[in-house]
Amino acid sequence: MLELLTLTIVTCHEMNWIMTNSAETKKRDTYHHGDLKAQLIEATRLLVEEKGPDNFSVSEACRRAGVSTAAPYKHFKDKTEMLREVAAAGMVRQSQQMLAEIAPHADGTRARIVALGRVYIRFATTEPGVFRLMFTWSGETEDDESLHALGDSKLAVVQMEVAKCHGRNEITDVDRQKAFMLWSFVHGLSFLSIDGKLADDNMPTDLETLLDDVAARFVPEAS
Amino acid sequence: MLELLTLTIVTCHEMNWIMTNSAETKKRDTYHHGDLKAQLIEATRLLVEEKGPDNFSVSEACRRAGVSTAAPYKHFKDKTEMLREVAAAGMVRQSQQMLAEIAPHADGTRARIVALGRVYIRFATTEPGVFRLMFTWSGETEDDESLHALGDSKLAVVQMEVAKCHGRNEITDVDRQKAFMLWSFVHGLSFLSIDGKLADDNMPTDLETLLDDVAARFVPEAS
DNA sequence: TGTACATCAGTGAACGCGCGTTCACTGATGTAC
DNA sequence: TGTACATCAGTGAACGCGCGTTCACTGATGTAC
Repeated sequence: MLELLTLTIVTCHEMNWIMTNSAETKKRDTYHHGDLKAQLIEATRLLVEEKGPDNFSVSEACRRAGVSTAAPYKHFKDKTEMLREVAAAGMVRQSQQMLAEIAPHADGTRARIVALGRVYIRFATTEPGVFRLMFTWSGETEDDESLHALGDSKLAVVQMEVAKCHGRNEITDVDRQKAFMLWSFVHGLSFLSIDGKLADDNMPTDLETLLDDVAARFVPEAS
Repeated sequence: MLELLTLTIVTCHEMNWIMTNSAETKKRDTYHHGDLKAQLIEATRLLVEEKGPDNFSVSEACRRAGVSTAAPYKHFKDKTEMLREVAAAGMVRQSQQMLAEIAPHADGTRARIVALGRVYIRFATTEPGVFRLMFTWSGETEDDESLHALGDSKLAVVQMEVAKCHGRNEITDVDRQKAFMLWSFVHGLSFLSIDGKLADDNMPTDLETLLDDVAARFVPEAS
C-alpha cells in the first residue's frame, strides 16, 4: 500500500511536469487570453505542489501561463487571493472525494468511517502542497469565512457517520468527541506521511489494516 | 484547559517580544562578541516562532543580534545550517520534556502514555514555529542523519512504554503499531491545535480527558 | 451590413525592497619569546 | 613585564537576484445605431 501511494505521487509529479511544460511553451495566437483566470489558478496549484505553498511566486505563475506579471491583477486583488482560490478549490475537491468514497457503502457501517479516513489521507499524499496550504496557511487572521465553513461541513459529515454507526440520527457530544479523535488521527497520519516519517519500522502494517484497526476502536461494527 | 494553553502562548509571545527588544537595543562594548553563535541561534529561534520557519531571514537575525549581515558566515555554512541547529535543539528539548514528564509515573502504567501525549502537544502549542520546522521542513532531501535519529529515539520511547503497559520488555510489532497510531493521533491534534482548528463545537472536552480516552482505547490500565 | 465607439484584458517597463552571500578589511585577543 | 606577531571574529560595502505591485498604454472584442 505504501509503495502504491509513492507510485501515485511520482506519476503525479510527472504529470505536473508535462502539463507545466506544455503551459510554458504554448504561445497564444489571440491577444486576449480567453481563460486566463482559470489558467492562473491552475498554474498556482501546480506551483504550490512543486515548490510548496511558501515558495509560490506570482511571477512564476505568470511565466507558466505565458502572460505578463501585471496580468493577474486584472483577476485577483493580490497574491493572497490567488492562493486562497487554490485552497478553496482544494477543500471542495476533498469534500467531493469524501462523499464519493462513502457512497458505495451501506449507511451506518464502519466501512464508511474507514472510507472517509482512506480518502482523507489519499488526498494529502496526492496533493501535499494544497493540503498544507489548506491547513497550515492561516491566511491573515483567518478572515475567510467560506474556507472555515467548508472545513466545518467536512467535520459534520464525519460526526454524522459516527452517529449513524451508533444507530443515532442526531449528533451527540460523544459523536463529536469521537469524530474529533478520528480526525486528529488521520490528520496526523497525513502529515507524517507527506513529511516522510513513515518508515517500515515505524509502521509495520499497511494503511488499510491500520485504518480498520483504529475505526474498530471507536465505532461498533453494525448499526 | 484550552484557555490555559492559549494563555501560555500569549505569555510566551510577550516574553519573546521583551527578549527580542532587549537583544535589539543591546550595544556591545567589546569588538568581539563572545557568544555570537549562541545568540544567533536564539535570534533564529525567536524569529521562527514569530514569523514562521519560511519567513525567517538571516538579515533579520543579524539585526536582532546587533551584528553585520556577514557575521553569521563565520559560524554557519549558510542559512539552512542555522535553521537546522534550531530544529535539532528543538528535538532535544522535546525529548527532554517527554522524559521528564513520564518520570513521576510508575513503570508500565497508562499514565505514562498519557504524559507523553500531553507533553508532545504542549511542546507544539508552546513552540509552534519550531515544531513546524522540525517536521514540515524537510531540509534538502532529509540529508541530516542526526535529526532523523533524534526523531527515531523519541518514537522508540513510546514503543517501549506501550510494550511495558502490556507487561513486555521487548517491543513487538503490535507495540510498534499501537505506538504509531498514538503518535499519529497526538501529531494530528498538535497540528489542528496550532492551526486554530480547535473550536468548542469541534471538541467538547478538555485535552486531558481526551488523551485519557484515547490512551484507554489502545493500552490496558495496569501492567 | 457597415461604422463609431466604449470596454477592458493583457502589455511592458519601471519602482523600491529585502534577501543571501562575497570580499578585502580591521582591530581585539592570545601566545611566544 | 614588554614587545612582535599570528589568528580570526566581526565590519561595511557591494553584488546580483527575484519579488509584488503600479502605471500609462494598446489593441481586440462586442454593441448600438
